[in-house]
Amino acid sequence: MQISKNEQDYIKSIFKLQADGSVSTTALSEHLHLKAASITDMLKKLADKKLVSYKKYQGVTLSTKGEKLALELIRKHRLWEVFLVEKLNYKWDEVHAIAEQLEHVEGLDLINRLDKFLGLPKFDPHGDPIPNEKLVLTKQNLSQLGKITKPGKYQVSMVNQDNPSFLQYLTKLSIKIGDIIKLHELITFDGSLNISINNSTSIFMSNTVANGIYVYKLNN
Amino acid sequence: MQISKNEQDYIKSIFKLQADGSVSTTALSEHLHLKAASITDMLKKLADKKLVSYKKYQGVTLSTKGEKLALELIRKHRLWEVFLVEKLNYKWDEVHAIAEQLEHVEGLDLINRLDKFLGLPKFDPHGDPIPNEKLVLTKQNLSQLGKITKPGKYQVSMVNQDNPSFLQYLTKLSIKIGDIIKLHELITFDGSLNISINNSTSIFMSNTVANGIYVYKLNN
DNA sequence: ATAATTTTTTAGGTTAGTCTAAATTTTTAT
DNA sequence: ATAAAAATTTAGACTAACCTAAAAAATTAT
Ligand SMILES: [Mn+2]
Ligand SMILES: [Mn+2]
Ligand SMILES: [Mn+2]
Ligand SMILES: [Mn+2]
Repeated sequence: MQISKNEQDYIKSIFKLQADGSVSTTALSEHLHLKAASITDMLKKLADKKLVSYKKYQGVTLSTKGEKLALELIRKHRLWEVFLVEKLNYKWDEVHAIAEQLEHVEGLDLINRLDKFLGLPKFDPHGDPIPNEKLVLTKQNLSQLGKITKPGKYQVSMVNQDNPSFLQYLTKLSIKIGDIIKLHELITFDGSLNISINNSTSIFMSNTVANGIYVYKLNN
Repeated sequence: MQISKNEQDYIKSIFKLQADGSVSTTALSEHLHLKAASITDMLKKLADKKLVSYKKYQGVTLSTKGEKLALELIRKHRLWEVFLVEKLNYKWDEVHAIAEQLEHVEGLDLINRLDKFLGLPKFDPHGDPIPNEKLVLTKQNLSQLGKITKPGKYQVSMVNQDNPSFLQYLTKLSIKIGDIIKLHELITFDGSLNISINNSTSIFMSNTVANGIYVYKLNN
């Protein structure tokens, strides 16, 4: 049974939204920028194809088959992003739309060959982990910088990639994956922060921006 | 105005078939494996979009705009084929179907970056010339090995890539682009040939196979 | 120059994927 | 426990891209 590009994008969206429990029609409607009626139509088709379990008015969950497909697509998307940045010298804010197309390209063994060619990378340019050939996705235990409560040293491990202009702003601040952030002061009033990056001069950061940065706590 | 993947494939087919004069509905129908009625439908749409000039019962020709699009697609197809062979180690008989998908991927500057990454190759893995960034396609003056009338030395410059099993057969004979073929004898009865490749022991080749090999005559 | 054949177009239908507007169900507030 | 609001589904329409069968035009053969 062949699964269309559009069906594939629905599956990816359900995967992304299903953090806890089932995904609502409205959530999908917003995420895919489609009307709710279109979502309902498609959910019926995906259920027919056994990719999701769906009951009227109850939202939707991925089946095992659907989850496997989602992981394949995420693997493809992230590996192509690595290719675009590492080999074609794109910036991290330019690759998403292209990877969104490349992830749908089919070919025997294509993605595993690409993986090897890239040196079996573990993370994509935004710090997201790449499922391995067996589709195992290793989740990291990260915190949003904006939610952190005590000063200290943290490593930038992942950033929110939904908004290119957010990524461009991080570039302007010269914040990259792997950088060490020292959190000096926390303004409780509005959640804004005073930080320094890789020991350079300290800067101010709004809570909104800080919430798009995921960090790992360093011991010292 | 956006041009769909299917419209793009029609444009490529018209380009390939329009060697001399206009292309007939039947020719396109056979090339695309679609019914003639479907071709007629699409030709109207392509004419609306000014990609072709089309008059009922008169066949179709590419407009300047259509020709430019065709060359872009051919450039993309051939560069992706180079990528698959050179970087991902595919064999020349495995790349066509994947490139057929990759050629439709859109991205600002994507194909020129790929071109640079590959070292601005002049030919694809089958010996077909690649249009340059300005879309100039340099045609070579080649002959089909099966049509040659006198013995002599020839260089394999291009091969017919439509049939993967033909390419596999060439691999079995260890014939590659750039090889030197010495044509020893021509059997006029059935057009078959007696040749040797790169000075190794001579082999027999049918006229059918020889016609899939395009060669350049060497002076001596 | 007619008739037969081939090519091409038209007419009408199907499926995938979307939409708007209306109806229905579920959830929330009084 | 009702009523109001929100979420969801249904109904009906549209476009892209294909199909089959029939009609029309062009070409070829007698
Ligand atoms: Mn996609
Ligand atoms: Mn990413
Ligand atoms: Mn194609
Ligand atoms: Mn080729």
